[in-house]
Amino acid sequence: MVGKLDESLLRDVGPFRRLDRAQIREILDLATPRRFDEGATVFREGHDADRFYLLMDGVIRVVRTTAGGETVTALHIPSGQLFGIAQALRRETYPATALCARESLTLSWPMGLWDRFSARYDGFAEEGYKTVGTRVGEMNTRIVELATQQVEQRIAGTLLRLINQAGRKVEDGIEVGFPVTRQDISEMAGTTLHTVSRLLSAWEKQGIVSSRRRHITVTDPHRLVLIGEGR
Amino acid sequence: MVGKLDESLLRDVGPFRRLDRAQIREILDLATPRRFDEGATVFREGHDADRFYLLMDGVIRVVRTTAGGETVTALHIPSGQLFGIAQALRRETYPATALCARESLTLSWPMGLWDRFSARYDGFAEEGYKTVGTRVGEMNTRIVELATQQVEQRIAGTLLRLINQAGRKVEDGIEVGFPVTRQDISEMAGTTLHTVSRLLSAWEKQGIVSSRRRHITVTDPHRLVLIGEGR
DNA sequence: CCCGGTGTTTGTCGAAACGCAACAAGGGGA
DNA sequence: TCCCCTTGTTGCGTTTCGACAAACACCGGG
Repeated sequence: MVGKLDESLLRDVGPFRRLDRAQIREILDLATPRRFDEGATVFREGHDADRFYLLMDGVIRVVRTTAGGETVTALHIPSGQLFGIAQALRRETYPATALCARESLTLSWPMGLWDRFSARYDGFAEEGYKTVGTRVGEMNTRIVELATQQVEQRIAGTLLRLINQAGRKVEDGIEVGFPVTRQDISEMAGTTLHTVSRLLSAWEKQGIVSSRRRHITVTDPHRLVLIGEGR
Repeated sequence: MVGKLDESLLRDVGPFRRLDRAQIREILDLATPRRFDEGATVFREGHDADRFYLLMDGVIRVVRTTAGGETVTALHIPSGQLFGIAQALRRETYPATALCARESLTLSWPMGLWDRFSARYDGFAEEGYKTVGTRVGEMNTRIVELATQQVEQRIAGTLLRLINQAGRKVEDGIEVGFPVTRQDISEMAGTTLHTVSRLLSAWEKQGIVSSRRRHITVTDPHRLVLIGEGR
């Protein structure tokens, strides 16, 4: 097992921001840290929701799988956020599967502590619900996009969301901060990797994006916004 | 203004089930009852979330409107449920618009009372969060459907959901319990009214559904389930 | 260095679904 | 009763996408 975790780890993380040193100490002493490889599964859809997590570093991809075996990516979670907080909505099982889009570090606690943390620590429940609220908003937006927009607009929207959530400024634009394949993007936009590939090729010719294997850089975000709005 | 509301109104309604007579009395005395015509707006997307509601009777349709003016129906709310509970997720504005799919009766309270109710009344917050949890689950399902299924399957799924949530047993099957147009269904399934019309005509010929103007009856739900699964 | 697996590109083809348009059928109000 | 407006139907042309297929690029391991 690991030695004592340092209190500075949680000092600037949303749900714990209002707590004092001693409280953070208590919380850390109850936490289980863990490292996950890229592609590893943190928890699975339908399984008993026995723990909740805080993402310290990395990116989590939340996916659902259909009866037919197809995969749909619901959202990505950046570091510093809680996830797997089924208990907040009084669910007994996880509603989706959480994968690591790249190597990730988590802290986790038994779900039984959720209500205790909520009662004892100022701002903890508050932050948790805000997180849920934000995600519900995002889901809503996705529904509207899927229902009304064409594939081209949806892919543009998907790329923009990716660089917003996990973008890294690089020399010629903004790069998505974790490895993404065409397949991944197709699962986010609800289309096929073929269509994504074609479209990215076209955009690359127009100088809107540039991509290497598993890496995508948006060089002209403004154009992408226009495309997303339907020209 | 209306006279005193009767306590039996809330006795069997989810969020208040665990309360005693006196508590229900307190809550009712703070409530504002209101009747809405079919098609009336209860609250609008983006407006200040100043009240939360309980649907006593009727059906609420939750919709979002795109920049381009298209409408997408997110879900329907049956009577007995809380809605407009933005405060539970610490939102300051309503995330969507609530319309009445038919004549409806609501009680409502100032949003400021949400936290007071949560603290004071056993099971109130619990029920609220469960409701949110259920709706999040439904939204997730819709995302998966929109992303992976074809129009035919989505329309089948939409119809099944409608009769589950607001179905009324009639002589030759199960009827949707409020007026629905082809346009409405297209907004739920993310397609056009033309496609819906064609499909319903075809299904009517096959004896799966029967419809009159603004009324739809499913006569063979099992067949519809098969279609929804892709045959 | 070669080899296999994974990820990507590109082309062709056809079906699904949409837009347009014209028309039919009810229903409610004057 | 008549008229108008909303709702529903249907045919046709067009576009968009997905299915299939073949080949190539990149990467790590033996």
